Amino acid sequence: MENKMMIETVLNLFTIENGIIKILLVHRESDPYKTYWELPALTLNSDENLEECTNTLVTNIISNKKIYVEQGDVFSNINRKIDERVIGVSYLGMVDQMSLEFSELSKDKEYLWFDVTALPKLAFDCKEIIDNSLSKLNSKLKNIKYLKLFFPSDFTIPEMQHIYEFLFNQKIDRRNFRKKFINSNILKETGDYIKGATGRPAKLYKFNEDVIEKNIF
Amino acid sequence: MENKMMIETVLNLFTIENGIIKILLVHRESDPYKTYWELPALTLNSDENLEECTNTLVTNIISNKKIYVEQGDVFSNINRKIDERVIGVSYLGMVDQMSLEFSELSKDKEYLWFDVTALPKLAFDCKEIIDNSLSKLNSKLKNIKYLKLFFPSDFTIPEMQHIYEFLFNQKIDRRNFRKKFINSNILKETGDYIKGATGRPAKLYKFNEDVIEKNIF
DNA sequence: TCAAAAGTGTTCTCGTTACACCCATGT
DNA sequence: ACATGGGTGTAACGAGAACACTTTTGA
Repeated sequence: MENKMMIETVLNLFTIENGIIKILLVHRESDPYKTYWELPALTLNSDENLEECTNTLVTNIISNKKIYVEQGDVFSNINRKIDERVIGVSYLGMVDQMSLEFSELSKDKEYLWFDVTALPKLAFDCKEIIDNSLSKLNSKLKNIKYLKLFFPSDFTIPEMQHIYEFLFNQKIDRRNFRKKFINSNILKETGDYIKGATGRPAKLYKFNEDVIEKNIF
Repeated sequence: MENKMMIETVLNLFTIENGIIKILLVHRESDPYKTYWELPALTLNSDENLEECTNTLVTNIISNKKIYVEQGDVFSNINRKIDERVIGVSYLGMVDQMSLEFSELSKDKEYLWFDVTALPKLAFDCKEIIDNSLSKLNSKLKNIKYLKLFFPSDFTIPEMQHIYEFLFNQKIDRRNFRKKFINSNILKETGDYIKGATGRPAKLYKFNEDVIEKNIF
């Protein structure tokens, strides 16, 4: 039985709040890496596949009926968990802020959203896994299908622009961004305006129902 | 030890011959699926990571010093191997026809290249894995970096065009294809012409040394 | 001399970029 | 009234699409 080993799903759950990409981390309360932060993970059981396992992991944390999850890469270095051999399969999840709700079970541990540009001390190989999933997320976000997951309704165009400026790491001309975004025929005005911010209030939009896969940028 | 299980790397080794994408399969000589074809696979040992395991698998088959390999998806359905639980991690490999050489070890089994549009009877979940890796390959091939792996030297532009016509499943205008390909500044004429074919002989090209990552199409 | 495939240029269209001024709100 | 950020139009440019005839070889 030398060649049997443990496998875990490792969840990279992303959300976007005020144009900032955030990832969910959990606080470690025991050694090794006590007080460090890590990605939520769950060991695969023999009576389930990885998708089922990931689904359990997600619903243990948040109570949303259905969130979008997609497989990432596998991390199999011998010492990635220090004292035990565990193969980690990375999963990328995407939730919107509006419908997000933590479950009862999640109260046992301390969960927190972190700005991906300002991460805390990370346990094990979590830094490597996050870097990897972030770069996957970046390319996915060019597609409306994924963008929609984060914005079910009521976003502003400047908010979108901030996200793309972060993704490409460069300023974008406001007029050109607007034109491209609106001309894509993927948006509907809601008729409302955002409030509470300084300056002229921005129009609120939502995505058309029927738009599925389409690359913008 | 309920939750420990076997893991294997599953190799999707691709090559391109005469503008046709081919994958390497091995003939099964025992039940289940006796006489069916399958993807080469190797069980992960406790003293190695998946990359090392895949590397062993590759060198058991072909004797090329270094071929390019990249991780694909994980297949974890409970019954994918019928009578035992094995998690399969798919790897994509790319070799060119010119430098390809089978190793001594490979003589034990029957290996064959199959046109991906004309696959034989496949064992286990190999069909699913191949479909998956093919779709990954398709999007990768738009990038010169990957295309170069298949064509170290001496290819013709019509040959490339056939590949893209297959990838996009549509005819491309010869003049426009040529223009785009040549204007990309990624090619050098070798000065030779292909021979033995019917019609006017096509010029042979190779890629510039320095071109690394660039999307064409 | 015929069949088969390769090579070649121009025009039109449409998306991308560059760029400067006015508008609505809170303080 | 002023500071802050949002909203708008136009002209120049460049990449992509459409399109037909000539050239080189083998049979």
